[in-house]
Amino acid sequence: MSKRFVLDSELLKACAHPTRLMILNELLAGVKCVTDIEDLLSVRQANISQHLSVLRHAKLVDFAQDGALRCYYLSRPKLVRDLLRLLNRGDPVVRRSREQIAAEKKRKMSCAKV
Amino acid sequence: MSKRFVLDSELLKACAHPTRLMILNELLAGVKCVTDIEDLLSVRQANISQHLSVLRHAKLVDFAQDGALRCYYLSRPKLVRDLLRLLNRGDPVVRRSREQIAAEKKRKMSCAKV
DNA sequence: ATACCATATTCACACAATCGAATATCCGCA
DNA sequence: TGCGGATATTCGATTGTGTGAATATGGTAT
Repeated sequence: MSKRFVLDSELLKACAHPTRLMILNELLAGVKCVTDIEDLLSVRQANISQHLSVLRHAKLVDFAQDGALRCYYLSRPKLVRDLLRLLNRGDPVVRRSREQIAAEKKRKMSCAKV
Repeated sequence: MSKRFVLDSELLKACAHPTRLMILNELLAGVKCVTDIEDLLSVRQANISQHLSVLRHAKLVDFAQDGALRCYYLSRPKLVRDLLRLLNRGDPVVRRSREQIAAEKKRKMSCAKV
């Protein structure tokens, strides 16, 4: 029901594609037009355009028209920067034992946090 | 071709669903079993299980068996915490003019950063 | 106008994701 | 052993996503 998570998931969905992540990563380094990206990623032009359209709808990128070129840039550069950093932080995967869990549950209980 | 972005996009895809975001958010507050989540989110049990399975494959959650119950917890709590924070930071959407872009491009050129 | 470059859109198809319903499995207990 | 509660899996229908090919649009220069 809560609209917050719906919007958040839409943003994540827009990022959740290898090509789109690569585009965001390239734009992080600076403004680029479609052919620049095409060369950098060796992905067909039409496909780049399609992905840029997804990113645009998610308000992650925008462009400034410069003659026949469209110079794409990040609409929320800090968000993108921090997201990419987060993904590369390499957080360790922890496993917790039955006992730890039980202990934590007891603690919560005594705090009346339910 | 770079595998990094493939893996990253898989992680994001696993998060990119409202129900799954809500589950992660609940688990951030503490360990929960399936029926707990079912009650909190008013989503059917089978569906919760399906989403938990997705999150498990993405190594975002795991569980400790406690009798008939499965106590789910976050496998990478800091990652999840920071991701949810990031999404709620409310980064402003900036628009940049043709002139700004042109100026930036010129700067890059002179720095030979291409 | 025309020709050319850069970019976007449409279409068609394959493939993946979502969800409910039904069913299966696992566990503790009588 | 059999029952009941908790959780998982399978199946089928629907919907959504990704992509190439073809085509369209918009700009610039001649």
